[in-house]
Order: sequence, then C-alpha cells, then structure tokens
Amino acid sequence: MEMDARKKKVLLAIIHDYISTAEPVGSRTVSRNYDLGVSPATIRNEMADLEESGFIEQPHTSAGRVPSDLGYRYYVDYLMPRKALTMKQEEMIWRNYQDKQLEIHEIINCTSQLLASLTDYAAMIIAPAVTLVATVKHIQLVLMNPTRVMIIIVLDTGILQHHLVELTEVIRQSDLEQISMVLNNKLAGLNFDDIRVTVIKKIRLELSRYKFFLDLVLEMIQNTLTIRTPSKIHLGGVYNILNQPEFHNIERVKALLTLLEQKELLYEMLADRGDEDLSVCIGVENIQEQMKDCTMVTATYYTGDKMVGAIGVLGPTRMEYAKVITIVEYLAKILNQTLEKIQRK
Amino acid sequence: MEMDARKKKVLLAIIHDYISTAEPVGSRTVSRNYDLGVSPATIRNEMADLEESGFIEQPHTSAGRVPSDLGYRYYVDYLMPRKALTMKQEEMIWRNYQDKQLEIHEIINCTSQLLASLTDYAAMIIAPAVTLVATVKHIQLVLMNPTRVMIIIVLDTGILQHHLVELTEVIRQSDLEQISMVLNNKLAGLNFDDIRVTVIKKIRLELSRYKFFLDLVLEMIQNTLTIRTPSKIHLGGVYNILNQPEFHNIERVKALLTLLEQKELLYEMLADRGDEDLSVCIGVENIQEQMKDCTMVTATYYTGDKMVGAIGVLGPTRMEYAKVITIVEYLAKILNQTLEKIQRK
DNA sequence: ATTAGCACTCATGAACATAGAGTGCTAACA
DNA sequence: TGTTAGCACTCTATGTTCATGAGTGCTAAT
Repeated sequence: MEMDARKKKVLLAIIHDYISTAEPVGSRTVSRNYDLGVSPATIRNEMADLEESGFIEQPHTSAGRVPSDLGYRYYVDYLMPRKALTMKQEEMIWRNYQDKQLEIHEIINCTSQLLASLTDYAAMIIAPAVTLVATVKHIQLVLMNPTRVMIIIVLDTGILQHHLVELTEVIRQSDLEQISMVLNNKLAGLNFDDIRVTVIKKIRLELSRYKFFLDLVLEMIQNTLTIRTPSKIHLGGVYNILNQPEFHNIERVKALLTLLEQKELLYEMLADRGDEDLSVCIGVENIQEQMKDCTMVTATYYTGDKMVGAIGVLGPTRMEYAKVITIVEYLAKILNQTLEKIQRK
Repeated sequence: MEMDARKKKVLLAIIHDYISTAEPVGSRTVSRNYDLGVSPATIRNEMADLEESGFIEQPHTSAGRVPSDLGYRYYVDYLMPRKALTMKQEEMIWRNYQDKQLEIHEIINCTSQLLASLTDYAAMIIAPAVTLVATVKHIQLVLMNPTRVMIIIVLDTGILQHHLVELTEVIRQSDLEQISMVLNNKLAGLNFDDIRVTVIKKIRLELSRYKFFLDLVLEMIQNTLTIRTPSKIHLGGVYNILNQPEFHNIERVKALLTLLEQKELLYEMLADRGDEDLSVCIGVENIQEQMKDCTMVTATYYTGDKMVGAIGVLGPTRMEYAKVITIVEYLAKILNQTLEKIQRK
C-alpha cells in the first residue's frame, strides 16, 4: 500500500482525534485541528482514498470517518509515536513498589491494580509459573487427625502450597516426622527439573513401608512443581471499561464480563502469544467473537530466561495505544526485575 | 395500621405481580389475575388507601402502582408465604456439596457461587472467622535465607496462615528449630481465648535470648488468631444483577459495582446485623445511598455457639423475597453443619 | 359497600419537520 | 496537475405534534 506522507498524517490525525473524542472525525476537524496546511476538500480526497484502502470507515454517509481495525493495525505498526512515561505515571509506579514486598502474590495483585488504574482499562495478569524455576525449601507434614495429613510445601520464592490428604490407614506423628526428614533431605534445594525419577525412586526405597501414604505425597509435590493452574489469573479494574462510551450498552458489557469469567480462555489468550515479547491484538484479530470491538495488549515476563507469565490490558479498539503499550512494556520489565530479585533472594 | 383481609390481598397481589413483571400494576390486572371477586373500581379504592398508608406508590398519575420500601417491609414481615425449596434447587445444592470438601476456602467459594446461581442475584459471604474458635495445630519456622524467616501457622480447621519476616540479625536453622519446638509445645491445641498473657510470658522467658525475633513471631500469632481481615469477603455472580431491568442503566451499575469493591463497607453491612439470625434490609433501610434501590438478605452462621460469619444476597428491592430468604436460610444452615463437621474433625 | 361510567392525566410511540454535520462532485484556480 | 471553493445531497439527531391506551379518581346508581 503506497502511503504518501500526507495520507499518513491524515490517518494519524483521524486516529488521534477519534481516540480522544470517540466521535467520527470529519474533514473539517482534521483540517482545523491538525495543521496539514490543506483545506478540508483536500482532506476529503485523502480520506476517500484511505477508506478505499480499508484504513477508515464511515458509520453512515453523512458522518465523519472512524478508524478500522486495519487502520489501527497500520497505526500501531508504522505510525504510532513512542511515548515515554509521564512524571505522574512514574511516580504512581514508584509509589506502588516502594514498600518492599516479599510475597509474589502481593506483587501480582498490586501490579494488576496498578496496571488498571494507570491505563483506565481492564488489566489481567497470569501469575508467574514460578514453580517451574522454584526450588523446594521445606516440606512439612502435619497430622490433623489420625487419618488426615496436611502437606505443606514451601518454595524458595516464598510461595506456599498446601493440601489435605485423607488416608485409609492410621498414621502417627513420629511416622510423619521420619517421612518429613527424608523428603527434606532428598528434595530441598531442587526444582522441577532436578527432581528426577532417580530421586523419587530413592525416596520410595527409603520409605517403602509408608508406601500407601508416600505416593499421595509425591504426586502432590509433582503437581505443585508443574501445574500452571489456569485459575491463577488476576483481573484488575474490570469496571474501568464501564467508563468507555463503547460499553454503555449493557448487552455488550454482559458479553464481555461473561468472557472474562472464563479464566481458561483468558489464560489461552494471554499465554498463546508465540515468541513475541509484546503483542497487540486488535478487534477482529481476537479469536473471541465477543472481543471484536476490543484490543488486548499483552507482554510476557520472564525470570532468568524462562517465560513464566504474562500481563495484559483489555480495552476498546479505540484505545490509547501509545500510552498503554508503554505502560505494559514497562510494568512487564519491572515484574522481570522484581521476580529476579526474589529469585536471587 | 388497620389492614383488613382484602387490603392485604390487594397488596400481596400488587407485590407478587410487580416482582414477576417489573411493571407497575393496575387495578384491572389485580382484579383479573388475582381473583379477589371484586371489580377494578373496588380495587382502586383499596389501592388509594394503600397508597395513603405508604405501602405502594404511583410512578406517575396514569400508571399502575409499585410497592414502596414500606410495602415490601410489611410484605416480608406479615404477608409473605414461606416457600420450601424446589426439587431442582435441592438437587443443585446437593450436587454442589456432594464431593466431600476438606478446605474451608473451597467451601466458601462454592457456596458463594451456588448462592448466586440459585438466586440470580449477587451473593456475598464473609469467610468464617474460624480463627476465633480455631486452635493452633502446628507452628513451623522455615529459614528462607539468613535474615528471612517464614512463619507458618496451621490451624486445626485446615486454615494456613503464613508470613515472611525480615530480621535485623542473622539466625540459624538450629535456632529456629528450638523456637519451633517451644512454640509448639506451649501453643498447640490452644485457641485465641486460651492463649493468655501467662503463656506468652512463659515462652518469652524460655526463649529470652531470641527476644529480637520472638516478639515478631508472637505478634504474628496474635494477629492470626484475632484479625478478621476485611478482605476476606467472597463475591459471587455479581454480574447477575445486569440481568435485572433496574440495572439497565449503566450509571446505577457503576455506582453499585464501586460500592461492592469497598470490602470494608460490605463487611460492615454483612456483619452489623445485631443478633438477628436472618435480616432483610430493604431499599432505604440500607445506610448506603447507592443501595437505596437494593435489598440485602443476610444470615449469620455459626460454629458451635459463636458467630463466625455471614452470607448475603444483594438484588433489587423488587426481589423474589420468599425464594431468596428460603435459600439464604438454608445455605447458612448447611454452612453451619459443614463447618461443624470440619470443626469436630 | 360495591360498581359502572366517565372525564382526566400522562407516558409512549409514530409521523413529520428542521437543523447541522459531513460528504462527493464539479469547475475554477495556481 | 494538484488544490480548493462552492454546492447539492445524504443522513442523523432533535424537537414537535398528535393519537393511543393504560390507568386513575370521582360520582351516581345499585
């Protein structure tokens, strides 16, 4: 598509104007407010061309133009000016992280709220699959009653997993202590990759008389270290979208909220981003029908070199792309750093 | 207020009709659909009286009548027929609880969702302040790094509390083990009421050389056993209210959702019910301005004889009172039983 | 005490007129 | 050849009028 400089300027003007007003943009408006040095008539010609190329559309004959999904795409890929964070934003972020936080969950939670309030859209974060890189710090077995045992696994990242197990046989506190000891000796300091069949076998051998119980425990440890529970998606500021004029229609709100309740779907959308660090999914580019008027900006974050999670912002296609992208990228980076700090202890 | 039998019938008819249609009810409708054996004109006279007494109101001169908050109040207190659960509802409840659940959080979560889907309104549950009756099962101190310790408190109710503590001095694993031992010896089996100053003093004495660390730990144990964290309110099916015609106005939705985000407020509303087991707060009876069109039905639930939590349903004042009250009462009872079962182990 | 009858009120929605924003096209202009 | 002024045209949004119908309150008859 041959886009001369002026066409780009016109498209840019239309997109910026529409983003801030949510009203179709007319040739007059462009000519007056974005000094291209040409008359509305000229703009109209350009607009006709842009419409033919599919970058903008007319809601109806006598209305102004509105950017199409394709238009936004071109904007994001080629036209969008990169924006630095404002002082105010930096300060908000700084303030949010200043009290040193030790807990990952707390960090994730704060970040999702921060993301939402910075952007004024809905924020979502896949909690880090820290278990993939985490190592076992301590395993504790607590006897709740003669046939019920609570298994507690403490990871070095500060994450705690616990599970109640119901046994068919009675077990004594002293038995548990012995099992605990062996487990801790063998597993402490190891991560998922380290815990190989050989280790497991050794434990099985050493504790063969507790077989009926041991299998449950080992299975649970396996789960703790591998499962990325799809439920661990944090949403923040979902109600922000109610402030957007495109969501003054209750039906649309309902559709989207219903979608946001399906955590598995969200998980997919956030996680299946290929190897791009930052992804912008505009309108119909989203697989979900209900999201055809929405854009999702996502970024992945890492610990070391493993991808462990993703953060995202969901808003109308008429989104403040420059601002949102800057913020999402920045917060992903901050998450990287913060997690790495925890990781390094 | 002298209400003869027919007036009551008319009020009942108006309320039932309005609850199911959400449309103002006219004298014709009442006469035709609720056989009182009198003509519309007679009904009109009765309605005029009811309006004068404040039980019903007219949105405008030529509209039918709508129950007022006072009308609903009278209905709930004197007119409402008690309703048994339907087979379908019983089955839904039964199915929800059939897989034996061991974890309190899980139970609370399920219950809030169940409550919402049974009633079609928003459900909220204050997680049981189990810590008040819970006893300490086990205390574990895990050394995360030389100056950071994770304190884990396991309660007999299966609740786990943990906290990371940053120390100013270095501490060794062996120190922790000794502290753990003393704490467990002294505190295991005790609940909040049992843990008196004398016990604490004894511990302080016995572990005087760990003073710098001990105070932190003891403080945290105190907190665990006393604090009713206001954040522990589970909401379920908030979006159900979008299906109610009274919430087709976005502004109203926004106001209510904002309110629901203030957990402390919710906590107050749910908890401050005096000694009533079941409470129905209709329209302006709610302190919150934003809830003047809403009714909240709440019930408290107990473990043993201590009040430990509350469940509630929030919907428009035009609520299916009979159904909701039945369900709320029933689920509160079920929670009682379930928790007691856990309590008894 | 009840009710039929009737005049009156008011929301709702259709039909219609008007204003205004914006377009596309044409012809003139630099 | 690109740009622009001018103009007719389109379509939405807004406001007005008017008819309709649901529902009422009142009165007089039963």
